[in-house]
Amino acid sequence: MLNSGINRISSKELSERMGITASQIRQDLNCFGGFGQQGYGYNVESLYKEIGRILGLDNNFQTIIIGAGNMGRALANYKNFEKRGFKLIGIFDKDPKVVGQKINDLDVRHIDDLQKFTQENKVDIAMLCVPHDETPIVAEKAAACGIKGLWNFSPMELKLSHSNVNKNIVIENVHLSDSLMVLGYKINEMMKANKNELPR
Amino acid sequence: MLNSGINRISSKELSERMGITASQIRQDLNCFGGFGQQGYGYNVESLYKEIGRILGLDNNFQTIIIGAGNMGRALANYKNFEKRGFKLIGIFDKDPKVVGQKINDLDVRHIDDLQKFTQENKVDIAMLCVPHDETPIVAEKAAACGIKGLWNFSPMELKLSHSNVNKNIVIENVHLSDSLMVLGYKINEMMKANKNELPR
DNA sequence: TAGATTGTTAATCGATTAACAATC
DNA sequence: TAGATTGTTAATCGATTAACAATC
Repeated sequence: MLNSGINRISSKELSERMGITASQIRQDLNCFGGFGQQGYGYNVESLYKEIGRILGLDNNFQTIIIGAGNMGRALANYKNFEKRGFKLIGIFDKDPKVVGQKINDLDVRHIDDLQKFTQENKVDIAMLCVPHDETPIVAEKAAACGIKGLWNFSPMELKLSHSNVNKNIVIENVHLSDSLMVLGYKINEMMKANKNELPR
Repeated sequence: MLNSGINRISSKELSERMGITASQIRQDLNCFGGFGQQGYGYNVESLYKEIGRILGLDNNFQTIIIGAGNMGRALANYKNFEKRGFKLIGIFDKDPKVVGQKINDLDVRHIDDLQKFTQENKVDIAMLCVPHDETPIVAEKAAACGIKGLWNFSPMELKLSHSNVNKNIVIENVHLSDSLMVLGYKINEMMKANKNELPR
């Protein structure tokens, strides 16, 4: 809306765009503050800023990627993250053939240099893109370095060992398989509703 | 559990592993059928099969990837999908430098060959890994070819044009930025709770 | 001032949890 | 038969929606 030059919106209009009720928009926003104005609605720019503040996007989180395979590279090239306040400052891998390569102006470092790197640089978030079976070990390492958030891409619910549970660390799991299975389920439901089986 | 040789589990044990109540497990499963047995619990193998059936994993969905960039390649190398009943049978791109390359035993085809390909092969799902601005066009193309599900990786809520809305097609959006912002939010909350600001 | 739209309270709805009879 | 645990009904809780006074 900002880009389209819309500078004012009511909860009613927003509800139509978002497919939820106006009540819910007002109710939810009011959990964080009174961002609107009676008789006017919401100012798009200020609402945008407030939501950014709620999400903490003004924190400028410093992030690293661990695992420079295809997924790691894909994330490194995602332009959107920086726009949202997540700055990529390092990429790590254990493969000597990959270490030293340049990805997006960043040298791939050896995973053994992680501790030194985190001592010299503030690292908030590690994006874990290593193979399935290496994830728990790498996660423990990252936790030991004082990283505050782990973004896990391996198809497992990542949990930390007891010694690290008390450390202040947040884990967000991205379960791609789950999402794909949901798609499969919905396709099924659709086919059933249409009474034509999957033609197989 | 299957792999660990556990062949029987009660809703209580499951609830402890999953961090939800036993009531909810029984309630939810019973939406789909009575898979347990009084006094015994659930047979792990049969429960696994039943859940697979609910999700439609026995459908063996045929999938293609559109966009052979880093994300497309990452997905092509994900071993887990096949295990869950999603078979990758084609990869498409529009870049002549990429078309013809081999990824995981599959030749990258030109996007212009999509229609012909879908006529000759049953394609259920297209994974969309093309840049942001190309996604809507590619999605329309895929929809026109009779593909039943779109798995969208670009950072936008994908919607189809009116002509395709009535076509039977399901869209599942993977919003990686959203997930990352949730992680950022949680880190924030944690820091606030600990009363130490993000040290920046 | 009149109209619009918020913030907020009250009513409704749905989802989670608790309880227990049925039954393996 | 006794013990365990389900399937299912009833009670509770929380989230969504509706309504409206406050106010820009």
